[in-house]
Amino acid sequence: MTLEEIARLAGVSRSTVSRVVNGDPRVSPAARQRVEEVIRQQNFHPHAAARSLASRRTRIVGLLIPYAVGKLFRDPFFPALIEGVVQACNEADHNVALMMETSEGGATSDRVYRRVIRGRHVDGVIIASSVVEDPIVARLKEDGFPFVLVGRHPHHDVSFVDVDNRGGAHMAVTHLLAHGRRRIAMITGPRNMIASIDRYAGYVTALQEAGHLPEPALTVAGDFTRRGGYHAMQQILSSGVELPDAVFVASDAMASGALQALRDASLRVPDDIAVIGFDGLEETLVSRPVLSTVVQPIEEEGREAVRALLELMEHPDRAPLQRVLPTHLLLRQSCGCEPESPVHQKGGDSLVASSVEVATA
Amino acid sequence: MTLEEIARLAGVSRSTVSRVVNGDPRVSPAARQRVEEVIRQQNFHPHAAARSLASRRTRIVGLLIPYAVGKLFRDPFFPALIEGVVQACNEADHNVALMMETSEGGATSDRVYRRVIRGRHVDGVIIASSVVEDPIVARLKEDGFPFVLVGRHPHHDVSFVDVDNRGGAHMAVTHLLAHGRRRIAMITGPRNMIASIDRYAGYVTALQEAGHLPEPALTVAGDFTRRGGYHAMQQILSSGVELPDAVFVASDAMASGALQALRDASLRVPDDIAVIGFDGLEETLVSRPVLSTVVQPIEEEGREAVRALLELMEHPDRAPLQRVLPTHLLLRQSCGCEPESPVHQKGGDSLVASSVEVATA
DNA sequence: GTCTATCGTGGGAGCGCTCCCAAGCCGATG
DNA sequence: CATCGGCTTGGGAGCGCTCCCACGATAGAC
Repeated sequence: MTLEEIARLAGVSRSTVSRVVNGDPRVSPAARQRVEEVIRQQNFHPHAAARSLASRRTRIVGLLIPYAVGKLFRDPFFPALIEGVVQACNEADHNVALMMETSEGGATSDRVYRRVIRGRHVDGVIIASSVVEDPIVARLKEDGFPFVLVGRHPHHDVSFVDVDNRGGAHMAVTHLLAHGRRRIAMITGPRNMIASIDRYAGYVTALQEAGHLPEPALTVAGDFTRRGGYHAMQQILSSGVELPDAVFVASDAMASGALQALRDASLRVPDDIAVIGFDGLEETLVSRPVLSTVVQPIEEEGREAVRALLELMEHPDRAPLQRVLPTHLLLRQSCGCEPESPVHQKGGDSLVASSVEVATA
Repeated sequence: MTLEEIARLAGVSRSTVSRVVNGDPRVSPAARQRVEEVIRQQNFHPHAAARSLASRRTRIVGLLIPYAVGKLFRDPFFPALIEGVVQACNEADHNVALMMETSEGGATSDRVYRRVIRGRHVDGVIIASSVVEDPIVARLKEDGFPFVLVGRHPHHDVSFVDVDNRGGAHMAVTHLLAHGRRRIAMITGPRNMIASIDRYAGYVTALQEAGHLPEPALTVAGDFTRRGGYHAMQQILSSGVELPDAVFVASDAMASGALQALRDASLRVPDDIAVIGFDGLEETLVSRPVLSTVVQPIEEEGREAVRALLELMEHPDRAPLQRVLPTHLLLRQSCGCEPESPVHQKGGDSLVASSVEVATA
């Protein structure tokens, strides 16, 4: 079943059918109706490859998970991002191609790059949180290929969508300070990811504004996993210096591990140590005590990345689009802003307690 | 840069270049070398759409997340499955298109179906855990479109890859019985998912083989989320009947919620109640006590699904391929088979304790 | 030395669309 | 009544490949 076939059945030309299919207004109502009728009854849909070949656009958006990031792929961050991306693509009648570098080094990466980018398989690419030194950014820029980063890039002037990591971290630490916490530790993410760097910067700034200096022994890098958070917390506890009375953790998964480490060390949260995480993913918020956290709009980030990319694909020469989404503070038990949830509350939901939200810029 | 261009530069015909690109042996070594050289220095890659149009194959595999399943998409199950699928596709030089029905009802679903399947956008589809009554299965079968289910289907004779849900559940419950547990509860998944049904069947069979009858008040359906597991456990505890001394939970996420509910109810695990989960995902295994669980090879399931699909795409008329992968029991603290992990163990990793594995058929 | 198989190669046809240009038709205009 | 512009329509050309067939060269068989 082809365009030509439909045209024959509707008694019009191939061109007219093409116009109907593509929503071209230059078709008489009568012809349009006839064609639409035939299309419906034949259950016709134009052939994607033929369309792509002739129009030089595939209507496919690539979603690239760099190898360095793939190790974190089990984190619920990615499903959330994917949902946002797919949703926006569906709305725009585009498809999503998932590109993952499944092995270390240039081999797979190069193969995927050639097949997908150079083979014009996709019209544009969204890169899920690249690491700072990832060569793909420079390569895409050089090739003049439309792309959008999820997470800003420090060295290149490129399009990106990011959340206000620095502001969110600043907010969290300022909140802890305002509640009388004085020795605030931080568990950061991997040092080569810009989100880690920005969250750390927010932490440092907040401390400095309050006249404190960050203490080296109180800052430990994790790897964004729960296990990493556990070990980082252990490291802080066993560092020999005076124990902190609060810890800001760069991801909820790590915060969850940190809570575990504190429990294992018989420290009470929030009484002995207050904890604030980062992410706001519902999955990782079910803890005892319920985690206070900086919420970032991940799905919205995915949607926004698609919007930016579509815009970029439409106007390849336009200046880079850069969008930073706000974060907000969700204050619950682990920072002491909300009472412990009652146990066996009749009809209530004590797994995720209601929460005090603090909206921000 | 086209085939023709490369041909001109290499002093051969378009056909010869095509043969080289596609690994056709009917090319002289001299010509092949010359062409490969030109391709390399021009960084050429054939145009995907042109290729697809002429060859009538896209080399794209669709990965469909049905709407009913999408609500569970945040579960680490899906990243694991995706990783397996993408890995196998990369190896076979295929691409992955992610299809999600992002809204309820036929609208999006139909739109995606038409665009992707009827538009011949993909050569075949992998369906991630459909629900029993999903009409997509019958539709694909009717259209004669190659597809593989992740999770078997009870009504249709179709290709699928599944894990031995029933056997795994049977193993877990038999283990609990062997350790003297007598009142064994079960938290199942949604009743319209075949994995739930099979795991429940294994539970019932194991009980019956030991001369027990499943007690209705001790079986509660969850929704595969942590919160669902929490509520299900609460429901069992407050049902008024004699408390169980063990509970088999159909997913690790739910088991994690169940542990929380038990803790809130001041019940000790495993002393008062033993718990065994299902999944074996590392992320959800970090709990106190560390969860015993039935491990299913999710990534392998994804890889296997791709292999089956490629086979099916190669031979469209062949009989359905059905493959069931084995599960195994991972015995740790929550069923009492492993001591509580020591706290602040020097150099050790007490977040995920070492474990006793029981390999099975 | 002729006949036939084998191998490497080239080029035509065509995949199913989109894009562009030209042609036909209409009512409005001077 | 001839002219003009807007609207609708049709068809040619071509997107960059693959597939098939045919051609010439080489080599082996008789």
